[in-house]
Amino acid sequence: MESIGVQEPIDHESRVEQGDHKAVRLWLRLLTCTNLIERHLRGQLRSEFDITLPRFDLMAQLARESEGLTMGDLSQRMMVSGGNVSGIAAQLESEGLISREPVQGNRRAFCVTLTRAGQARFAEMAEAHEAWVAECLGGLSDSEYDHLMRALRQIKLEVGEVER
Amino acid sequence: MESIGVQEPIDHESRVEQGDHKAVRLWLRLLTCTNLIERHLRGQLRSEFDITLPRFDLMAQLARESEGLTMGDLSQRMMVSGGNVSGIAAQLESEGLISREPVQGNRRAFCVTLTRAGQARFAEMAEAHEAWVAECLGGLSDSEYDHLMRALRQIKLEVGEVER
DNA sequence: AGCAAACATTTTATGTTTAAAATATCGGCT
DNA sequence: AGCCGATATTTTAAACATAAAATGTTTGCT
Repeated sequence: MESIGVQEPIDHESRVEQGDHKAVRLWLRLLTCTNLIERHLRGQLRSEFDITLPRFDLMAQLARESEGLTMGDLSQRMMVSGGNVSGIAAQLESEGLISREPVQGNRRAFCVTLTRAGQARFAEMAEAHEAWVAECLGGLSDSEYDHLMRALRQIKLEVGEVER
Repeated sequence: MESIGVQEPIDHESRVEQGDHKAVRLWLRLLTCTNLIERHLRGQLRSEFDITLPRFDLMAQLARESEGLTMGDLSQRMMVSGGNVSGIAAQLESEGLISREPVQGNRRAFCVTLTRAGQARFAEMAEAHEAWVAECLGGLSDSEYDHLMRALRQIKLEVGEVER
């Protein structure tokens, strides 16, 4: 017996069966799309810039806030745990891309900013990143784009309701 | 200084600035939605059934194939590495939820199936899982649902193109 | 038969991610 | 001043994930 089941390329949502309900089918398709794009971006970042997605994401947050952000801010915005931010920031700091300085008036917190080298590095990466995303999502018409944005906003709100 | 930057709840896409282009904004919103739902499901599975999402996912694959699947099939369908499947399957096996039996005619492969206990356990979980997903995504109208499914399919195809 | 290439899986080393515990600081209250 | 609950961060332990090497099996070729 070679293999049990089908042998074509397979992903989360193409295995769904009749019995599954609409919401689950939509969820699996959403998950597949996001995973595919994330995987693509992750691979490009590694091969072109030798950086991981989380590190890029952390730098992207800082690039938007020239005043800097605390570790807690970063954790919130990146939607990952604080311990995770600790590790990622430690690496970026050792590479000289970010700096963590004490905040005067609050000795618990650090103010994290991009170093000059970090700013320059991020500028390069951001340009390439935007092009990669456009490759994946640029084929949608304006109306499809608007529709998607609206639907996803609604979903986001609904999940927010459920969580509380 | 309490916190640098704003203090409302924040996620990937609400921090996007004017300068960012459409595709990036859509990507961040997509990512946010998927992360929120995934996080919700992960938390529910842990608190209600004391199981992780990868383990649930593996069981879900098996539930769809009563004949069983090989380790390689599982790796393909779950879109994760073979080594990863080995670890997850080892845990589920030790909990008695799946069994791995040799395939007659091919001594390299294993045929992995849900045990009777695994089937019963999965049935419970699947029902709850579907309800959780419906809570998150059930608020869409039929036309919104169709539109989303279509748009996501197109995106999936486009990413596939880019990858090759 | 004998050998090489492909296959199916596991092991190993490394790194990511989370939840929870630990550490340290802050702020308000008595 | 002293204490307590909240805040900010780091550390720890366990689960997850990947790539690459190792193991054993199969298949096809000569």
